[in-house]
Amino acid sequence: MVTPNKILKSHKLRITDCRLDIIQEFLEKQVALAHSDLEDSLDKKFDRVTIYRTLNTFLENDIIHKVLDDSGATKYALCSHEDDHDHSHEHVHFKCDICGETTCLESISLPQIKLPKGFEKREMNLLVTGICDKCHQ
Amino acid sequence: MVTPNKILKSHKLRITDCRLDIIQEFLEKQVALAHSDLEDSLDKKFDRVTIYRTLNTFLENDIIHKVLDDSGATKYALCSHEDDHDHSHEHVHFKCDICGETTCLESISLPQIKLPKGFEKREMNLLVTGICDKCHQ
DNA sequence: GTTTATGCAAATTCTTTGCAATACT
DNA sequence: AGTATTGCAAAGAATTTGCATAAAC
Repeated sequence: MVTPNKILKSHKLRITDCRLDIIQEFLEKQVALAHSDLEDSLDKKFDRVTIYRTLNTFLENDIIHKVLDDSGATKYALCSHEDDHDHSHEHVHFKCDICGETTCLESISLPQIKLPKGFEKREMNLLVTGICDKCHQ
Repeated sequence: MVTPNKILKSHKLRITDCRLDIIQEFLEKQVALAHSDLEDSLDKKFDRVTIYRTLNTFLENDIIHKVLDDSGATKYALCSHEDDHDHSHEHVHFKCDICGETTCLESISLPQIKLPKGFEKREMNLLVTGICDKCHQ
């Protein structure tokens, strides 16, 4: 089972309250989180700056990844920890126009796309916007 | 033929130098532009704030749209003006890891994607990152 | 002549940096 | 004990707002 503690250990990062809490948030809420979301939910427990630094540390260690957002806000989500070997990240996310939540659509896989000549693909990110199941009427 | 003037008129917007120049930039450069790109290329001809306001006006009027970017920078590109009636926007963009340019891949169309139950699609945005033809050795 | 856009100053928000104090291993 | 992380202050971007002037219709 995935725990905040295990994630930090497997990346050889020090175990601190802030790091544990932030990973916990990502594990609980199954949506992409922005810095401000974490600030709100952790309610002043940690400094704004510490949250920024923690997010950057997690980015560098591939614990989280940036999630595209059409509004310009920067959001993050946990990387799936099963496929550490397979480094071709493919992300399909759904952002609800009503509640604003962004969720990973794990079940959907991206079809292969043939790029024009001379283009070499590294990563694919698909963002679908619309209305999510919870907001649907 | 598409001209800055016609675009503004068709949206019932006042014709001003700043608006004309910015649309011209989008028409000439065939890549997504950030606020800072416009600031640089228009070289202090207009105030920073005016550029922000112009971009927001264009967004509201569907003259431009935001282009997703993995780095967090906000970039914009012209909406295609042929399909005003068809409002199902589909954007496929390619961002080069080396030169940083984001180009629209008009030639590629996205396959239909089947969403989980209860989800309703409005728009799809695909961002492919990698190496573009110009930077490819 | 009326309405809208622009430029400037200033306010907000977002993010990063420096450094001493603290916590982790 | 030694090294990395945190909090605070402050600096630096990015973006927005208010208001008087200027331009568009």
